Amino acid sequence: MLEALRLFPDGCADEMKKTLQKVTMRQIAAKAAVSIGTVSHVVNNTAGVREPARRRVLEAISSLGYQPSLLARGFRRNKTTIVGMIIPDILNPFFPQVVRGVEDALYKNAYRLMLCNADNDDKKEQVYLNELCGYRLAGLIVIPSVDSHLTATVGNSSFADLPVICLDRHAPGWKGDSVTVENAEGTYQATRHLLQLGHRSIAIITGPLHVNNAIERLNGYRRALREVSIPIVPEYIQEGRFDRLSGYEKALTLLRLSPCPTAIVAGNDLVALGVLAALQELALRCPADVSLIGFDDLELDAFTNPSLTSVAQPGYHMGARAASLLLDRINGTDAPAQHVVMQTLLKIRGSVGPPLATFDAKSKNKLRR
Amino acid sequence: MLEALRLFPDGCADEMKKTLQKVTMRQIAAKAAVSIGTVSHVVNNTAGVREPARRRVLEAISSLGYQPSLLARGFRRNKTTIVGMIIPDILNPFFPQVVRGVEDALYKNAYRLMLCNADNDDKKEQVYLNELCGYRLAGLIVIPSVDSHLTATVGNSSFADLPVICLDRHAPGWKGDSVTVENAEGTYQATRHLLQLGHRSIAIITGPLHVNNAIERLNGYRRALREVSIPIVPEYIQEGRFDRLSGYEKALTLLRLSPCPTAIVAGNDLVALGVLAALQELALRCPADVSLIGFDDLELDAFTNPSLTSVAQPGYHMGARAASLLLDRINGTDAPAQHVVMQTLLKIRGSVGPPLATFDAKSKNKLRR
DNA sequence: GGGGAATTCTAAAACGTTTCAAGAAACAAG
DNA sequence: CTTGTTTCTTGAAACGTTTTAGAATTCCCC
Repeated sequence: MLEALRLFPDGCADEMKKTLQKVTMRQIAAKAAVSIGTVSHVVNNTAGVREPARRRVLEAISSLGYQPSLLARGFRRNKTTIVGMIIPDILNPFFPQVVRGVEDALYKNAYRLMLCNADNDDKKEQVYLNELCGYRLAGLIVIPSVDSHLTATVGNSSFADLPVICLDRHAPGWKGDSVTVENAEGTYQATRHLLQLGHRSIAIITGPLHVNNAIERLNGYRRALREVSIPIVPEYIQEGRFDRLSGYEKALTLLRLSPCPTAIVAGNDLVALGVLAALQELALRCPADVSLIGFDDLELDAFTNPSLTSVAQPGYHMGARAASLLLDRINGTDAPAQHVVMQTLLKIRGSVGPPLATFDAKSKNKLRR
Repeated sequence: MLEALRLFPDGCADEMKKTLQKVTMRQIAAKAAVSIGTVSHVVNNTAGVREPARRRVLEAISSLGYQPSLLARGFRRNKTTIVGMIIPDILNPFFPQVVRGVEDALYKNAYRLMLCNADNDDKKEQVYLNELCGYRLAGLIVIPSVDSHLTATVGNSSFADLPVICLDRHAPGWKGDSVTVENAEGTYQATRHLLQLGHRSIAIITGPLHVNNAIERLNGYRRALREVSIPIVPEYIQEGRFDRLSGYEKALTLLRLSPCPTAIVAGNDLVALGVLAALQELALRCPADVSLIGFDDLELDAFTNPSLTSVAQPGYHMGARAASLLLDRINGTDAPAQHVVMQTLLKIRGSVGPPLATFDAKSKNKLRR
């Protein structure tokens, strides 16, 4: 207080506040009676500093409570130690798993994760992309939103040497590193499983069909049917939006068709939840009347009624892999673009069963009521 | 390419790279034949610039693809337009809702959200706290982790005038703004509901009992029992960790007691999921043998088996409210610390019913079907 | 104790922006 | 054409760090 008055004799409120302000290297240097450069060297271990000086610096730092301005540091170094991540929808429980995988790997290497939620809005994604780039990130991991302009945006010169990894989905035209999953294989296995149980009328509710994920999952479904020469019924392919509501709506559409499918492959687990809701509303039993397979293997799948058979993606590991790929790039690897594709695994639970042998008059009545 | 060669006649690889580098204000100024200050004024609208000059600047900006270095800007202004948010566990589906509430409110006001996951680790929380502060955020919203040192850390002078809002939980000793929920009232209502159904042996699995949330929820439970003069059985109070595993473990403990409780109040919905798993394992029926009420009202509650009765928290609105409180602070409001407390609402679903003991034959049959 | 080598330390420039005092230009009024 | 006033524009300082070249000190060996 006294010192404050001495420093700012006019002593107005604003000046008083200054005593509360962030302490800088300059003050540390003064207190420790060394140059500012020496302080920096102590802080960063970037040159030898003799014991007495080093001690005084460290003392000053802790007594004054100095925190370096990462803003200034990043500015000077033209590089921060932050990695940005853009995800399309934080409310989809699949993504947090992936985020954790990324975060754990980065944190271990002293990088920090800055997460942004694009809200499935390519415009917002672009805003975040540009702003993050303005902060001179160390790198960027993007799960592209539907209609992503990632490729074009990152082509801009301001992104210069910013390493970017595309995760979970391929942005259209993307040529850089990516980590994805065997989407086609996943739905192929799912569909095959249904076929083996005797289903012949299998429908699919896809994601938006300009997202590679959704396309690939549809392809897996097609391949499975083609293999056993079951013709593909166009009405059995419904394009949703990877969310619960669209799952519900498209399920209603499907279940009102005649003949009604005896099994549904959902584009992801949220869609599957929507299907469950639709089934309940129509008083159809799952799996007795309609079997259902989701995609993602969310934690909650074991708790739904019935428990949900689903194609498991290794979300956490996908994130971790993407992070390690990014770290390699940050450390200057010059290898050609890598495309990691991870395996899926069909997790069989309660929502699938053989089709009712005679799914006709009786069950149709049910639909009508 | 040609231009590059002209600019860097010695043409070594490093120099070549420079042509790919971020374009700065200096280059815009040169190209538009104005001073650097004028460019800044155009970019920030901070002084009148006559039409011809302004046009040339804007042209240069778009033709050279200029993106201001937010790092440099933040550094100079000693303030960024980023708001930090620290949450204890991104895998708990309650938090993403809150995050969305925060993000939407901030985004509308041109602030960006940087999300960090403290992993329920006070050490990690502190690291993030300090680093974020090093980036001169506009503000900070924290859902304190268990054992949070928030109050002490933010007391440090480097946090000077950084507005901080405490969300969902109170950090010990926290005197600043906060947004929380009527925790006690929530479990009070839940417990009362069970009492009204005839339950007399009601257990609770709390969160960690040094988190105010957990304490308050326990208090609500206690109050409800006290009101009807039911003695509190110490073994019926089990301290968990707000996660599924602890819910599972504590439920096993409870269900092996004798007399076994006929109803369980769970500290949150993840705990409730754990309880469901335990019930299933012990082949107990819910709600016939044991009724169950959770806390949070997660989206998935409607889909569990049975669907989960839960105390709903307005997660999204809590986030939005916290964000608007923060925006007020950022804009310099000097009002005394605000403590917003939001209402809960009991959402009744399938996991509660009257206890078996008081059933007559008829209702038992009903339950068995 | 002297000379060179090795080590420690410092001064100063640089990073890209904002901001402010003050110069230049345009404009208006006499 | 002055003069005064307003509006544009500019140059330069400043923000807090890192980094580099070189000055200062210490060390070592003769």
